Amino acid sequence: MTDYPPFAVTVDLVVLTVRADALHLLLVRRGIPPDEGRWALPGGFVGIDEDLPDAAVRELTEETGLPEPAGHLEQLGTYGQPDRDPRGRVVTVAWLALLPDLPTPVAGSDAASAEWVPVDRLTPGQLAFDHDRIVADGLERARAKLEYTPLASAFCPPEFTVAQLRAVYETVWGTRLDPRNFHRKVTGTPGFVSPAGRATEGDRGRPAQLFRRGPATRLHPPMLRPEP
Amino acid sequence: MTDYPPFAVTVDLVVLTVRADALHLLLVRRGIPPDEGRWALPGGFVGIDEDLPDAAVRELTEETGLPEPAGHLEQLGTYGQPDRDPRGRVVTVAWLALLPDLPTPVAGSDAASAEWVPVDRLTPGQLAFDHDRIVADGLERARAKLEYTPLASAFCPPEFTVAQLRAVYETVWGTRLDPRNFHRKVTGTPGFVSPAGRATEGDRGRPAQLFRRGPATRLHPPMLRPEP
DNA sequence: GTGGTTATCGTCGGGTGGACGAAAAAGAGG
DNA sequence: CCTCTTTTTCGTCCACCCGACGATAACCAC
Repeated sequence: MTDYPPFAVTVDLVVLTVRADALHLLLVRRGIPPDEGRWALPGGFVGIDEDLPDAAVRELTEETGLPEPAGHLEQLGTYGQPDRDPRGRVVTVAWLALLPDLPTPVAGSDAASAEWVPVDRLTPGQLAFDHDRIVADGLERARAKLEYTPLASAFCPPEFTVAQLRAVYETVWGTRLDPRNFHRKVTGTPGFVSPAGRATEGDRGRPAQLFRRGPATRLHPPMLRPEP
Repeated sequence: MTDYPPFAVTVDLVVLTVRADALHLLLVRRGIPPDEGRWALPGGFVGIDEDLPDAAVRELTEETGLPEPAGHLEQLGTYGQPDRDPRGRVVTVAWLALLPDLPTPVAGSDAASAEWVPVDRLTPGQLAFDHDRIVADGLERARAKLEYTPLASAFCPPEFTVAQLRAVYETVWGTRLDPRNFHRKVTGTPGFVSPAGRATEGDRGRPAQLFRRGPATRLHPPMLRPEP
């Protein structure tokens, strides 16, 4: 092994959630050089005996203070341009996490602070390293996956209403969907959601049925994004 | 950098093509330990100043003898279990390549031989390292991408007929498609294919119009896989 | 009760896709 | 030249899905 080029390997996390009818991204303000003080994705180095998914989960819980989530975590892609990190040759494995709305995370070890930032507040060049592109790829992946997978429920608590699910689609896609057609589509797609048997109480309007995530892993037919 | 765990980074390639009405995978027989003599994916170490896509293209041309392809190359995923390589901590970035049918590749530098193997001839445990899983992920990615992207044309030469394109779908999906409905769907989806103006000669049956890849990057609506 | 709000069910029409018929355009063989 | 076969391409029919929208149900505030 000593004759092969040595790399450093990190994990970086694109953590998305829906709060207050806006899509939010979890960012940390870097507490150490390089790019000290700038916003960046939460992440860190992978241990020499650590599996990649374990490293992603560890960084998610450790650096952001979030508990082990009931959401969704998948590999997004790997970024390794030779000059992407001034410290040397660092290859980062990016992960995409979709989480239900949770309390504001606390600051972790080497992050000065961690905050939810609305994604439409982001401007190009604002993030450290090549994190702009990683975020753009993560957003596109999330928007595309809502079409043909039931992953929108990953943004919701364990029990949710059809209206909450619809709000997820409307927020992530930035469009408006007809409540009646959406209700028909969701309840008519086998395995998308399964009834919890209970209903909401205390809200305005007619109480809504509660649902849990269904067993389906893909949507047939897919939920097509409207094209204006 | 010296205080961060040192990794080796490799690229591995899942190269698929359609020949003789069967989906084929490009494999090399390893010429050096570990797993000497076993089948494996083509690939190799990434240079310390080399970008990841460059390394993938280099391995594809260098180790397999294939010319710079007109097909499609995309990142598949990164695999880094601590014990996946007995030489030490090796993280591999896997790539998926879809190529038109080409002559049998010649053996390259550290590969004893390179051959096209029909994917339905593969048995679990046949490949070195964790390449079984990488191949499974690549096949699933390819099958899914045919649904909502025009990538089936990556398996075809620059000019192709609707029937050739249909054969790609039938081979990759393992299903039969109605020629008339397929023709209507392909020619009716904007940007999927654009007419080349010429037609085939000398084959059996009525000559077929030749097409080139269209400008579309996604299919709207998608080409849905029939459900048995 | 009255009005407002939200959830859920129905209805209608255009468009899409699957199942198939039929015509067009070539070669093969007499 | 004529017929048969093969393959491509165009058309038709019909069920189903989806977008647009009306109508009803079931709660809260007052």
